Order: sequence, then C-alpha cells, then structure tokens
Amino acid sequence: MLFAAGKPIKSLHRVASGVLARSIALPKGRRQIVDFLFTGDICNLVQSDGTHMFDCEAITDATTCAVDASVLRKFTGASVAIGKALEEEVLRALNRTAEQLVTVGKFSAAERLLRFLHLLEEAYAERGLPTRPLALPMTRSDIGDYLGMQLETVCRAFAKLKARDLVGSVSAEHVVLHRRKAASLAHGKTPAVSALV
Amino acid sequence: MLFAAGKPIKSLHRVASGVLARSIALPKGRRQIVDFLFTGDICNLVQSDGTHMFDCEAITDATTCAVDASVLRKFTGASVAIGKALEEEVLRALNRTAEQLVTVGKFSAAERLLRFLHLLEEAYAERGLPTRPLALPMTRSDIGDYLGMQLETVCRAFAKLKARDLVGSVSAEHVVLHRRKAASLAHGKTPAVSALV
DNA sequence: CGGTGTGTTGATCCCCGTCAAGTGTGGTGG
DNA sequence: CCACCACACTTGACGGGGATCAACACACCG
Repeated sequence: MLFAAGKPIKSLHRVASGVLARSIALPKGRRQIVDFLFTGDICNLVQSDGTHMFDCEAITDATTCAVDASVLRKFTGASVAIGKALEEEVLRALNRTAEQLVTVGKFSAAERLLRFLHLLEEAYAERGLPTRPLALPMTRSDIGDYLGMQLETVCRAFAKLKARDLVGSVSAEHVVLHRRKAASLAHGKTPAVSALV
Repeated sequence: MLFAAGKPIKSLHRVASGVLARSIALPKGRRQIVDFLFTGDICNLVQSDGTHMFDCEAITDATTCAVDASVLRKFTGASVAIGKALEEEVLRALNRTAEQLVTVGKFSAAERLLRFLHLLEEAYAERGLPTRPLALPMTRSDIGDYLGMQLETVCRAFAKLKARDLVGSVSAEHVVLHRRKAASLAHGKTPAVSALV
C-alpha cells in the first residue's frame, strides 16, 4: 500500500512503472477499486484538509517517482503549476468515477467487462503500449473489485465475450479486442444500447 | 433541464429552493443520477475546457440563484474566491460520487436505499430541515436512477425496510428513520457489514 | 368523471453470488 | 529432480435477488 485514505500527504507520487489502484477499504477485507493508475498518472488526490482521498496500492510490481511535499512548498512558483496539475487530476478522477458509476449501475457483467477492456485499451494507446493483444496486469479479483462483481463472474463474463467472439483469447492475461459492435458499448459518455443479450 | 453536459458554462447557479439532480444521460431515455442538489448547493462543475460536466435538471419545482459568468470575469478579485468555491465543489462531488460507487457496487437493494435515506437525513440536518419524518421529494423512479435499480425494486426495498422496522411509514413521500443498526450501515467511508439478510 | 402520473404488489425468469471441485503454473524444500 | 504447496484461474451446481411484465390502488386535474 502506497498510502491510505485520510492520511496527511507527505509527498507527491507519479507512477513510473507498473499499475496502481485507487480504492476504498470496506469491512471484512473487501474493497471498491475506484480507478487504475498507469505509467505517468498522478497518484495524489488532495482533499481540502491536505489528506489523501483514497487508498493507493500497487496491483503489480510498480515504481513511483516521489517528491517530498515540504520541498515543493519552497518553490511557490512551481507549486502553482503543480497545483494546476493536481486540480486537473481531480477533474479527471471525477469524470472517470462518474463513468464508472454508470458502468456499475446500468450494465450487465459482460458489458461491464467489455467497457473495462476498452478503457484499458484506451489507456495503453495513450501511452504507446501495445493493445493487440491487450495485457491484463491485474487479477480477476482486482477486476471484480473494480467492476462490482465476484471473480467467478469475471471469469464467466470473459467466457461469454469469447463465446460471442467479441474478444479473442490469447492467454489468461492477454486478450484481443475485436472491433465490432464492441466499441459502441464502451466509448464515450453515451454508451450504446445493450448489444449483449 | 437547467443545463446539459458538454455545454459551455454561461452562468453560475446555486440552488435557492427545491431539489436538482446531476445526471448522465444514457440511450433510450435512461439516466444515471450522480448526485442530488439541495438548497445552497452549487450546481456547476466546471471542466477544464469551461463546459459542464453533467446534466443538471430539476427534480421538484425549484428556483436557482444565477450569476452570469461574463459578469464574474470583470471582478478578478472575486473570481479567485469563487474559483476556490468551485474547486471545493469538485472535491465534494468526487467524494460523494466515489461513495455512491461503493453503494451501487457492493450493497443490496435494501441496503442501498437505507444508505440513501441516511444521506438525505444528513443533507436535511445540515440545512436545519426536519428529518423526522423525512421528506422524499423525488419519485421512486428518481431514486432508482440514483441507486442503480428499477422503481419496482425501490418499492420492494421500502417494503422490506418497513417490515424489519428499520424505517416507519408515514406516507409515500414521508418516512421515519429508526436509529438502530440502521445508522451503522449508512455512515462514513467504511460502512458496516451487511445487517440486512 | 375519465385520464394521467405515481406508487404498490404479484408472477415469472434469469443473472449473478455462493459453494465447491478441478486445472494449471510457479516456488520451495526434500 | 520431483513432491508438495500456494495461488490464480476456470467451470459446474444451486439458490436468491432483482429485472421485467402485468394488474391494480390512489391522488390530482382538466
């Protein structure tokens, strides 16, 4: 765990390699993953009281670039620009969380998974990483904690998508997204009507 | 509809009376309500490109206090303070949306409803409005769009809560929250283990 | 007084949570 | 080298919760 929600922010982090997750801890070891963070993403969401808004933990082996917050305060000029970046990060997080709320609130298991895969593809494409096949660095359990479903349901959702040939199977942690109606389900703020019956 | 997502922001709004909803429009007239807004709440969530992040619509008869954005720009001093308030609003929205994600992703219908009722109670208490009985200004359908369930399921969830005597029924739009284990389910970022079997 | 919108309840189906068993695959120690 | 274990993944069986379709009660209003 990189840091926990509610703790004061002592340093700013940016993902250098690997995958992290912003999450909310729940009783009995359960958790809701709010967002996955990839290379280049800023980890810190600063609340107005200077504490972390979410837990942040490594999903894979990962490294981060950290800057001590006290060092930053000496450069007031720089901190304005950095403050701007942090504000941007809050907006991005809100956008993604709201989109996530739609995914979890309105779609079936297979549809959620498909939307997640397209989100992954998009994240990789932005970073120049290969999307074909598409790597799945997180476990089924992590995906389930993100999409609000059990890991067995994640497996069955994969099976269903493969059965409909919406995704191709390379291995357990590599899939191929077949562009078809699939894309219409996952993109934008106004996802298409369910094509998965 | 007060304004739609993606439109440029022409004026700042604050709820003067009634209830509004931030929502995301989906195909076939469906929608995900992200948040309810009560008296005193700021309606605008400003994206970095100056557009609205969500749709905003009246749930009941409502009035808002609006300030034209062009007027604001003339008062650069004031706009700094207002900018601060808008940033605060984004943080608040992110907190609430993430909490909402937990509600929708991890809880049963009755539990979601109970958490919603406690959220309502809290919102009323902050504004000095009566919480006993608790008014339900929105329709069952609105509640369903908020909690990610059908309006019939909302009805059945109410029935279940009443059957367990967790809430008392006054009328269709007024209920009484019975403080018991109920509270433990709804409060804070680390909600208790399910007490609803 | 009929029409419309909201709320409630019943019947039915199926998706998904749960429990369980079985299949790799990598790591450790004998 | 291999037995053993730990862990992730997969698949099956089963039951329950919620979506869906339907009917009905009720208030409001033209």
